[in-house]
Amino acid sequence: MLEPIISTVDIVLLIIQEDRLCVTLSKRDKEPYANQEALPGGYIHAQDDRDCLDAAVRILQQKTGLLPPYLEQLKTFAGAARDPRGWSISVVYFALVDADLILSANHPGLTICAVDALRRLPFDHNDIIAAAVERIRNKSQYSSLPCYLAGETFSLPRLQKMYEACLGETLNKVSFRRKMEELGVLETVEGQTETAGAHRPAQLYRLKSEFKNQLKLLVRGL
Amino acid sequence: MLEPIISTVDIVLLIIQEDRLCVTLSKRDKEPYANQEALPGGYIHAQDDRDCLDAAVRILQQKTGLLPPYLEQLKTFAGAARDPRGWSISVVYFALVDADLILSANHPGLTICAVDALRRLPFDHNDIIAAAVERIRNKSQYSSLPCYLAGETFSLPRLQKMYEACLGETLNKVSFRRKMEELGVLETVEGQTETAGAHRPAQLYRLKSEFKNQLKLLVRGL
DNA sequence: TCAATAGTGTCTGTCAGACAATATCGG
DNA sequence: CCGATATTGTCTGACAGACACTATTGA
Repeated sequence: MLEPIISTVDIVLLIIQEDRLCVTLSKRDKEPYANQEALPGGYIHAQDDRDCLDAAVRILQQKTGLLPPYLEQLKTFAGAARDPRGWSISVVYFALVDADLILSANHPGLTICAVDALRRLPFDHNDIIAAAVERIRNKSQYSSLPCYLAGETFSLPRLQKMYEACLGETLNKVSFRRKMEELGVLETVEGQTETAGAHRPAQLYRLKSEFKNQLKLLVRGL
Repeated sequence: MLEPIISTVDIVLLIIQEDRLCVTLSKRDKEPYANQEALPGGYIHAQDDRDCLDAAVRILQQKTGLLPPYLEQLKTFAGAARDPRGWSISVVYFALVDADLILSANHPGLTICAVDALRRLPFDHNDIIAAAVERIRNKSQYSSLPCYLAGETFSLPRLQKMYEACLGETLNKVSFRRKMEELGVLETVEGQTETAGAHRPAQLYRLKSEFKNQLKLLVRGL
């Protein structure tokens, strides 16, 4: 007969804080690795969850109290060595959200850590986060993905900072604006500007409603 | 307690035949859907397989008799509705291989079908194949992926046909050659040419050994 | 010599990035 | 008015695609 296999969902919830890409960690309440910080995750409940995305949404709600505007399956990590309890499968999702939403929700047990300053985490969670960072880096080059990190409304300079934090490099301002225009996922919030000091205020934008849950791709990257 | 979850690996083995993207199907030897054609797949053996990739290689060997030069995790399909036996997880890999290798191996129970002419398949295998096709289309735009469909040595015109079949569109010959040069994954097989009729023979190329198992990406796509 | 495909050289419109000018705020 | 950042206009080098020319084979 087949051995039972532990089936879980883990989530890499990414945000931008102080222009750096950060991951949200949750204090584990059970063994193994109780009280240590790790990716939010949990068992798949075959009775309750219709599919993996269902499970991801449920777990995200339980562990962070919010439902991010972007959620996508990343990759599945499985094997005999990654969990001390034995052979396990973890279907990993990655989620993006505006950092302010996490801070204002103030859910207990959460910590935020820059992805390039992580300590050693339980299981293979360092590998998982590395895979998520690679994915977001890739997709940020040719899609509207980082828009989900910027909140409901945002200025183009702020959005450019999101892209730059994802990509880990500065971008040409003129090209960036041209590309955002080309993407066509943004609309201006008429009459709304962002004042941030002794200088000209920036026009605010938001995602067009038809792109609220749909990535748009560029023919040629940024 | 947690319900047991069926854990399997399925494989989308893609080839190019007559300039069309095709998938390799295997006749199922067990219920459910016994004797029907479906994606080659099987249970994860927690005792034998160290991880999912291990399981994929084993299953591919059992069902097709070969080890393709390219194998990558595609996505995980899971849920209550996809398998009549109940909640199941299928970690899906996609593989690429030269069509001639499949034909010469002549493994029993295999059939080849163009991806745009598939009948209704068991489980959610139509969805899975659609996801694989989308992935290969995407990656073919900016990587050396289709090289794995062309065999050990091949001419540039033949490789261009591989790219065109993957992308579903014809490409500019001059640009294609420039891009292959830019990719830098190919080397000429000195003195070897491909004669294919009453015209100038084509120079043969092969993947440089350092790229035998590693994709190379273009800064800007084709 | 012809038909057919391989392979190469050149031109041109398009586009990314550089540069710079203008706009609008607080002080 | 000044410093600072937003926003827009223009120029230029690089490159993708179009076109056309040369190369090499079988018949």
